[in-house]
Amino acid sequence: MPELPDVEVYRQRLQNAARGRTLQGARVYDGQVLAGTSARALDRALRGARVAGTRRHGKALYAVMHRAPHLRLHFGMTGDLVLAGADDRDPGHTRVAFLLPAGRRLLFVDQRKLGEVGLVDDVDDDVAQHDLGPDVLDLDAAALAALLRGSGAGLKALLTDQQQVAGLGNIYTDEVLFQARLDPRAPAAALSDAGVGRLFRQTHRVLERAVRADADPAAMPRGWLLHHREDSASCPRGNGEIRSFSVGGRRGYWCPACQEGGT
DNA sequence: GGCAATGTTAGCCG
DNA sequence: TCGGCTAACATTGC
Repeated sequence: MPELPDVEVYRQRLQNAARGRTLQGARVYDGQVLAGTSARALDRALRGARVAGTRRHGKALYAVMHRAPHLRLHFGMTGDLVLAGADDRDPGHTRVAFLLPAGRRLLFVDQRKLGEVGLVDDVDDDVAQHDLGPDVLDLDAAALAALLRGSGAGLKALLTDQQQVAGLGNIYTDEVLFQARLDPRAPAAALSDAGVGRLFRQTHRVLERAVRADADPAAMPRGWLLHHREDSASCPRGNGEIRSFSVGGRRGYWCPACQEGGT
């Protein structure tokens, strides 16, 4: 699940559960998700550290502690962050537990173990080190236009490149381009002013609506493409058939009738 | 058994 | 250097 809306929901969960609280430590059940740290070092760094706040940049989530190091979470393809009470049993695939006061725990759950848990000295430095572009919701319309016009890549390839803009993944990029009636394969630089305007508005509309839906697709509007990600499914607008294509090894879905040639 | 799955990244090619 | 593609990572489910 973890694209921007999912990670934003995890951030809110982290914020509500942990902000202002002092962690009691961390239990690591599967060290494979640790990045650049050890179970021992993680536990030692977090025990007695107070959570001052939270930050999200693209798909990366940070717990900002009252002093360095801070906690960095990345959720890969299947990561989740779950709040558990003292008596709750761990869900399957729980890899790390962050211990809160009163026996509560925040659980880093990750079936496929492509996620990462690590420590960073400085959040901005970490964002820079991963070469992340600006968070997609922090871009204003002019900056988005400049990014598009300066790129030689296709629209979808550009929007999913975290080094260009951070936060959009496979599913929501397809959704935004469908809502904005833009061809995923069109060169980004070819977008008209009107196309840039639609892309900007739909990016915000889709992502903000998805966050309000708690990143739960079942709670998102019927008219959204994400309910129709299947070859020859019917277009939610009734315009024709959904078709799939491949970009950078990922499967994308679009409605040629709505999006073809739309720039 | 085969194939694809919300992400990232290294390596190859033109 | 850039953009595109593939494979690999690890695991599950259709």
